[in-house]
Amino acid sequence: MSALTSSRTVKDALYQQLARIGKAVSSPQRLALLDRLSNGEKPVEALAAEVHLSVKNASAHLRVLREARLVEPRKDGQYVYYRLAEEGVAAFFLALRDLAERRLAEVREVSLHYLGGRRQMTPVDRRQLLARIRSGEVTVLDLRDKSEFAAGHIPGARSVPLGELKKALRSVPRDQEVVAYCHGPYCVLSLEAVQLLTAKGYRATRLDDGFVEWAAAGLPVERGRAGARPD
Amino acid sequence: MSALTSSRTVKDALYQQLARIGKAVSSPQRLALLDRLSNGEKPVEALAAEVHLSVKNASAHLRVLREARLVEPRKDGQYVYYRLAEEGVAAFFLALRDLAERRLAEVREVSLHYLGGRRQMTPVDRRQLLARIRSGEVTVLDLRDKSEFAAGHIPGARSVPLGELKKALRSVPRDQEVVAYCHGPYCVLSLEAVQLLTAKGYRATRLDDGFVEWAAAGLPVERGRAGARPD
DNA sequence: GCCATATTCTAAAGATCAATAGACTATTGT
DNA sequence: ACAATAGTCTATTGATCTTTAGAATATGGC
Repeated sequence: MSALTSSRTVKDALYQQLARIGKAVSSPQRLALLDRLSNGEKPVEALAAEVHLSVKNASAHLRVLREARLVEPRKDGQYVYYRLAEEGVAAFFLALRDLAERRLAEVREVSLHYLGGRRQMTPVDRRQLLARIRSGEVTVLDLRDKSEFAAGHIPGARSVPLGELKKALRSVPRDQEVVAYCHGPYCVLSLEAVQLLTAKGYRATRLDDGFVEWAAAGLPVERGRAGARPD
Repeated sequence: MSALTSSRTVKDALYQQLARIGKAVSSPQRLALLDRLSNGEKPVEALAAEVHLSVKNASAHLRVLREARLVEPRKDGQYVYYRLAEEGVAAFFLALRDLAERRLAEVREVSLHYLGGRRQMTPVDRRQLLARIRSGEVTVLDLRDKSEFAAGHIPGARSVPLGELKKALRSVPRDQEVVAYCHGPYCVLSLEAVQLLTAKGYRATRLDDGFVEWAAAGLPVERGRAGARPD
């Protein structure tokens, strides 16, 4: 019996620990932060701007995430860069999102009506795309900003932040299929790009998932280049 | 631009929905309930007793879980039985637990010191065990209560609630290896059983994970028999 | 050393959540 | 129809969380 006398209190303690992570992902703001951090390390100020929070508030939320050990800060000069504590955190975020998508009608509606329906790109499709990229059949555009591209992108993709798309168009071969992607399925940058591209007469499609899902699926990732901050 | 004007509000709504599930798993009590429900459908009163809550309080927490669509009630006579809304909920719970185990030192300590260390039973080990069960090499004891056994158990296992272990011992062949299991890695029923069995001279080990992990791994599950409530 | 910048820490307001008690509903047995 | 049982719903209190403001800390440029 020795080990078992305090069984209940130990178990309660365990649930309390699990709840630490639960609490961390129980706030829309913190989920938004995690989502952004899935695309790579960022300084507090940038994060705050991206999720429309005051720096103070963002800092407070980041503290909660830090205390749950989901993110880690790295101080560089006068800036503090936050990043996910491990790959598994992004995977967990995706697991949460997938569960929500299956369980909550409200989430399904976002994906169906707002984004015009996800076409369920299967792992096979992704590998197929990868093969076609390698053979040079398609042009792949990464719509995220350059620092995110530098932190990791689909091999062979070209960094074209949305603002630069019009200028970049002249160097995109008109006879090739174009695939645009950004952060994830709910990111609209690639949607806008596809709208513009098709209006200009391109055969353009959108990668239903984004870079985060690509990386989480274990597909190859290329780093650096094009706006990379040299260490 | 049409679809994109309300991009921010839609995205905020999305995070808010994800947070619904986050909130549901942000309370130790609700996590305890989910853990218990991973072992099968149960009436409110039984759940309340198992997690040491008043029925009223348990009912309130179940309501939150219901609103997050993680559990579903089924009314049968004067009892209300709750169950997980889908397999994926148990999988998500396990994902949360695994993440916590990797990220939070406090959880690792529970598993290391309190339970004497998890020996990391790999998928292969589980399949090996399954083969050995089938060949009749080992006796497998399910320490959970009979209704949980009825809701699903490892094929070939024998239902032996802890209280009945002493009586059951006489029909357990002394020359065979015995493997005991219960709900999951933090369940101590199987620990107690192993202590008793080794004290009596058996070669007894504990399945590091429990039934929930077994089922989540996609291994075969047997249902009914031995204490099953006939429909 | 001094000022500006980036971020965290501390404190305090309002908002939200957990737990309990009492009223209410639905079902079973008599 | 009546009482007993199982569970939910409503309201209340105390606790916890979010947000903002102000003070404090650390870094880099002058």
